[in-house]
Amino acid sequence: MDSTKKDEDKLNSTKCEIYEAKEENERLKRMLSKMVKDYKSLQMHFQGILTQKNSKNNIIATSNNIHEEKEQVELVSLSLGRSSTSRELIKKELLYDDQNNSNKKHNKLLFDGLELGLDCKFTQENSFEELKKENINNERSVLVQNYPPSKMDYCDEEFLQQIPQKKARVSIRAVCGTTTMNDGCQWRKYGQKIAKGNPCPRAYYRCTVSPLCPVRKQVQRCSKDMSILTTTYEGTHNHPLPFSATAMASTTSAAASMLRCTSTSSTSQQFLPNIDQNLHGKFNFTNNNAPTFHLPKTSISTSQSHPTITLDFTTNSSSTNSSSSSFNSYSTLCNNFKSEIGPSSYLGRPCYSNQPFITSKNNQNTIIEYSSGVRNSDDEWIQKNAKVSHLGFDHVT
DNA sequence: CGTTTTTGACCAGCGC
DNA sequence: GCGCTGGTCAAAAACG
Repeated sequence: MDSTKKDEDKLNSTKCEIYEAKEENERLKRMLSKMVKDYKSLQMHFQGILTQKNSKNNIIATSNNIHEEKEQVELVSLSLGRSSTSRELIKKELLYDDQNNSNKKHNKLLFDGLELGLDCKFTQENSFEELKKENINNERSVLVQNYPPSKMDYCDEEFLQQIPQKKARVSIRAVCGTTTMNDGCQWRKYGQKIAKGNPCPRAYYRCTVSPLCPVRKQVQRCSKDMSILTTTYEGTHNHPLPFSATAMASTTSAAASMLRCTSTSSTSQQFLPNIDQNLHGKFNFTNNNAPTFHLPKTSISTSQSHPTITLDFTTNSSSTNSSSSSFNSYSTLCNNFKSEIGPSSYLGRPCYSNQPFITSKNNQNTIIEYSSGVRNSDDEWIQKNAKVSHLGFDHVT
């Protein structure tokens, strides 16, 4: 008798579960159809804006291909390079710049900024070779932008042929007590080398979030100050990133944006407004937590071989300006570092900064320093980081 | 036992 | 062509 009742209960419970599953299924279907509808609506809206923009700017879109390519560029990705897929597109963009004044160029930068995070153009059909090829093209595009405009004949096929296909790099220098910085991504070590001029071994890692991800990073301690860890990122993630990895990715992406927005001869003042707008474009999402991203003055130079931008999060007592720029990626990074380093490491050293400034400039790299207060105790360290964390998501005035 | 790290070998690019 | 250097590969070892 009891067993029959139990069976009935079990049956009822199962029926309930099936019913709930069906309900859930229906709900998900409705959500999906709504999302598809919204997506189509957004797509149409986007097309409309594009058309409007093009007509306003008198840009002649000669074929649907141009639209398609442009759309690809304007899709968002966390990339160290551009999303352009062909040299032809580079030329079109350069022509676009040429035809438009600075205001319109600003618009372009906003679109460039939208490269961050939403590049969905990679499909499962992409072969590794295609991805590699695309990466090379991306990096080449970066290089095209790094060449001084004065020296560039934008339409010169020969010139474009001469541009070396070297990858752009973003280097992060930070005080770190562990072997590698916690940037939120998954990495696998594939090599280690003693590089010339530094007795500390250089470790080579590749991203393992996706088996086809071409992103590499190098980690090496500074020979002069063993507490400083230099992490150099190269390549473009071809997969969605974990939330915890977006800070570093957006930082490197922003740095790469700076890299490509500058030439060896330009000064910070000339291009920073554009970069600032660019970064706003990246971070002004509708999310309540949307951070405001200010990038202070700086200037960039790149080497001819591997264009490298170095973000130096190590300490510097000669802090200039304690003004109120907020640098979300920086602050999030600080929190990441903090979790790795621990508050008691390197007491007495100044903390990470919120205000970058140039400390050195040569043909190879530009060092951008961020500095703020001095860490006097564990408590103060914690307070500062808590503050930084807050600053990361609020506009600071 | 599967995954990650280590480490020597190998390769490509570059300067001489 | 040769040597140096940076970067990658892959087999073996270590690890969980």
